[in-house]
Amino acid sequence: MRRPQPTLKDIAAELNLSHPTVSRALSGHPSISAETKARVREAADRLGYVVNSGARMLKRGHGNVVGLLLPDITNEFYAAVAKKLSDDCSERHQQLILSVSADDADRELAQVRALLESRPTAIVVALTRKPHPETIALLNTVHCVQFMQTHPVLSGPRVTVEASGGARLAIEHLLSLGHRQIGFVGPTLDYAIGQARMEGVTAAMEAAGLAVDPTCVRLGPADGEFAFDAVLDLLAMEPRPTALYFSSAPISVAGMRALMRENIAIPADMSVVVAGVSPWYEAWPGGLTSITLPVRDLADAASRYVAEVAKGDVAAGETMLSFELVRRGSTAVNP
Amino acid sequence: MRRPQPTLKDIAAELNLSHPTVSRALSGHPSISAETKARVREAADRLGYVVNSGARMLKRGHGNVVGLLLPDITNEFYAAVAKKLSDDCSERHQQLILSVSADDADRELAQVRALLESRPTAIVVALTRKPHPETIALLNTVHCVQFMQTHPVLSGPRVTVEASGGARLAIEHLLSLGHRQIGFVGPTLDYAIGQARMEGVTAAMEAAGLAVDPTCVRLGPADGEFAFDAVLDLLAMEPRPTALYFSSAPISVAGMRALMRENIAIPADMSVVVAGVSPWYEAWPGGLTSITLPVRDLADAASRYVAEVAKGDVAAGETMLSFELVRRGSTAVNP
DNA sequence: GTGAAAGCGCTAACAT
DNA sequence: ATGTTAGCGCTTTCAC
Repeated sequence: MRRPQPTLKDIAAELNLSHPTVSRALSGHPSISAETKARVREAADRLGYVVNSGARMLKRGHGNVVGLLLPDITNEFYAAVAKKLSDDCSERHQQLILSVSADDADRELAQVRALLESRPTAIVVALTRKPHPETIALLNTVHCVQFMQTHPVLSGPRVTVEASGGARLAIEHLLSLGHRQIGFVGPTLDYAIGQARMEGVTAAMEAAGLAVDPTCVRLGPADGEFAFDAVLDLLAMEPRPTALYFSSAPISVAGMRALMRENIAIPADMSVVVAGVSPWYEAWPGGLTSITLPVRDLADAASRYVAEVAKGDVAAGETMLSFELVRRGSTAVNP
Repeated sequence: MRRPQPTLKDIAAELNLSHPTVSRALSGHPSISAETKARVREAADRLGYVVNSGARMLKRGHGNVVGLLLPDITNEFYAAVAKKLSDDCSERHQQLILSVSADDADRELAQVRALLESRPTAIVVALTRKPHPETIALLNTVHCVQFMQTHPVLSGPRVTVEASGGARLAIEHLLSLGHRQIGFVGPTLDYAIGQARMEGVTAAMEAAGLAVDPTCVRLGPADGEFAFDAVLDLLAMEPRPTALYFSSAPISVAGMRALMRENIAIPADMSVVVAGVSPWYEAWPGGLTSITLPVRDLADAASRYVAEVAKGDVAAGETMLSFELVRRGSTAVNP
């Protein structure tokens, strides 16, 4: 093992052919006799021949690779996107290179640079909140699909969600159930998406003729751990909110942990709207009412743009989808 | 945009240098004057130069890539592994190619073949239950880290878990609480890991002088959906089991859904041990007692082997870790 | 300190 | 139907 992989020349030598003939035989070129093709195929399999993608790329002028740059593969939402992209790539016989930015602009730049080394046919990127200008400049040199977050100076197709819509949906739902004092726990405003959600909350409240009570709003970093203390804090208020909206998946986990530790009955003592796509929302006793992204549709849209680029078309356009409210058992009428 | 990326020659022409000089300047070769290095660096940044990995690979004889082949990136366990590997790769300035086998041997073979095209420094692979012999033959031509599942004919380091241990842990725990009729829902036996779990169950029961009741055992495919019906089935038994052990994460979700739909009180009417690493286990009302893998340690071990290979060492050895039982509120004494 | 030349493995154009 | 040749972009001798 670990001896250098055989090359076309090795196969050619084995069969007393020239390496271009072997190349043509393996790629099914019409002007090669069926018998030669068979002999070549056999020898290739026997020697364990696998084409060298570097050499092929050099010749072709571009790689056969799709880049995917995400903030966090551990997030079930992004994992679902990676799965879809991986499936579609392997159908097109392409490779998927996965990079994780961890929501860090420096690392994002390094990853983009590294991705470009493979001359990808396309890059799908969920940008960080404040990308370096150089990151954008580099991305503008390739076919790039912007996912979730967009950047004004970056060209190419975009797949986004109507960002303030999820928050509005959640708040409207809770208002319609008669809740007036609603706690909101979400990501800090320097995330583009955090800002939009806050706007959604404000819009929904104002539409009902109500003002947002700033003491009911708790914001924190993306990992969501702050939500545990934030919820304990909200529970200690006098009077305490009758409903909560957790606006990201990690925040939802940490928030629910706090509610459970305090033995809050749901929805009797507290109505809760969570966010994200976990299969556990349906398994939860009574179910958890959730704001979910149309994961599948978003992933499909991104993948479709990638496929267009791979076919050689110029992909362009913007796909904007909407959040959905899935009503389950964690929200009830305010008594 | 989308014009061909600049090459070393382009930079060389721009500065009236030869392209080897530019190459040396960019890679910090000592015999290049500091001034030239600065000029080259500036021009490279200005033109947006990014090295062509294909050409580099051709010259070097091998790629700068790590392959990762998993059954399902959506599984939180595997996602955590991917995250760790991605982090470590980017520290070593390597790329991570993600492939998903979907537990399908044909697709696995195709993915391995595709991965080898990039001449990876190493491949981390969680094999399917019955890999094709050709898959193993191909993997034996590269440095390969076997993850979770192992294959007798495949050489190289292995990272596994003491496979029957999780099941034994779960059953022993339930037995110690006085349960005698224990339902077991797990993956079919043609998964190596399914078989080991069944053995663990049997061993634990026999150690207590009990026999496994085959009517309490339900096995099915990895996606776990069968567990919903399986649990409804178990609930209909006369007498009904007093405790359940779900031996994979997807099975746990589907199983819990069934229990919730039937309004089974946990742990009053039924003790439950789930499997996997979801953050939701701790948030669940009362908490869910779970059998968890030492995800972090497993990922670290795999990544360490990859790093050794990347450094040029011959990685070898076997790391075997143990399941852990995390006692939470879903298991109680049998009344 | 820098240039010239060769070659990695592959494919496409041209020759036989 | 098959062989010859050239060149993709890069690194690495070797020469100056």
